[in-house]
Amino acid sequence: MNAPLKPPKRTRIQTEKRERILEAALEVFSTNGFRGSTIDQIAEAAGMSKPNLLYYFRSKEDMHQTLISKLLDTWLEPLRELDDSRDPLTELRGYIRRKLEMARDYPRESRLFANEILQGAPRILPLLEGELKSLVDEKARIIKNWIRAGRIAPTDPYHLIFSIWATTQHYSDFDVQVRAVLGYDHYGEGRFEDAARFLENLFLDGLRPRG
Amino acid sequence: MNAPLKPPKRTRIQTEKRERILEAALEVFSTNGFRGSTIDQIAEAAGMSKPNLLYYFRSKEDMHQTLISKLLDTWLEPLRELDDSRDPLTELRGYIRRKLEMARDYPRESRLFANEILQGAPRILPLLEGELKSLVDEKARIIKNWIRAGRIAPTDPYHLIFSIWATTQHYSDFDVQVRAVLGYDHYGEGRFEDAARFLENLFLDGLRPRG
DNA sequence: CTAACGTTTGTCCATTCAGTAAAAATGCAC
DNA sequence: GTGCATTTTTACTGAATGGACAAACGTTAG
Repeated sequence: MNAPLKPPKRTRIQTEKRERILEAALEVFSTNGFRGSTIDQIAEAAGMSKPNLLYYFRSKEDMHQTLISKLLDTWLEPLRELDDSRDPLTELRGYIRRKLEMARDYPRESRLFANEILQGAPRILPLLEGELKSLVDEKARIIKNWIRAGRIAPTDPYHLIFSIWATTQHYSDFDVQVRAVLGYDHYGEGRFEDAARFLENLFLDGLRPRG
Repeated sequence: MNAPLKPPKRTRIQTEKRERILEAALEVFSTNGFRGSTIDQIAEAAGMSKPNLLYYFRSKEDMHQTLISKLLDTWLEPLRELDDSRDPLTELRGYIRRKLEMARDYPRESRLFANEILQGAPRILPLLEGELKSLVDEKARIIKNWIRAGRIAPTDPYHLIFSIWATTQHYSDFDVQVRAVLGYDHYGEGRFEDAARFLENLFLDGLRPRG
């Protein structure tokens, strides 16, 4: 089941070069979007000439496709870890934290993904309807069971997941806006801890003062 | 204080045509991003020739700039309405609902904005650092007062506002993903009501079961 | 009618950009 | 080394696109 199609059989050099190119492509695509990026930019960022780059990747599309495919797997990992058998609130808190850590550690991936969805997900709609939907369905079932058992408050599991995605990815996708509003002085290393504390609080207890 | 600079002194026809162009430009820019859109596309959508369009707008930049400027005002209106003097929870619930309604009624504007921020806000960073920051600072002060008075639970007002932005705009910006995950059968007219109910619940009470 | 003005169109140009072709250089097995 | 495969460079093509411009068209005031 592991990589069922074409074992590309690459030399060490090819693997390394492809890696370097993808790294550069991620940088460029995530800041300029697909149409806003040029092969020349990517080539420059990867430290090689455009035709040389095109020796390793057939086309611009090809690079983008490769990036997106690799991305989705990493992206869903935190959700996959959501575990039936442990304490619900701890599990959800853990999920939020892992997702926020991804936003912190992989902001370029997040923006690449956001760009793709914003444009209507032309290249990954099938993946969203298939793999993504299945996973979310599965985890939603888990959450529903928690609710039925009275272990978390009744709520819509799908929208819950959406809101976790939205709030955490906001810190990578809208980073510029966050920084502008918080002001560049207050915006040190502690900001992700602040966000984490806030989100944990919000999702667990909400705004209404607890009796 | 109304339109302090250059009264453009336009004929009725000019106003109408410019309106028609901006409408078309919004449609095109919001689906393809700035670089992904061509003047020809916009001209076609507006039902006129490219040179004709360029008679009304100096350049592609010009159209984009005009759209973005108009946008921010509308965009901040819901937050402006947040009122010191009324019940905090009602006020915040009202803000969430208004913001969600904007996401429903102006998805193209939302995506245009998201695109701009994603690319690093090259054209509106000053506005974010100025107008936006001031407004948020002002409203954050109100929220802090509510907290001090014990009328809402202690939390970070800035991150609270961010999370309201994130969750509501998610339904316009990531609409494709939301639809793909919910499945197209369950995805009828009621979805915005579902989202509204969920968010209200989340922000007010969180997930922990109330005693 | 006609001069003046605002509007529209057809045509053109320069640039950018994805992708190709083929030669040149490099590495590598023997 | 010699011959073969891989990699890199130089030079180019063709399409897309933003924008310029002048001529043509229409409308209206006198």
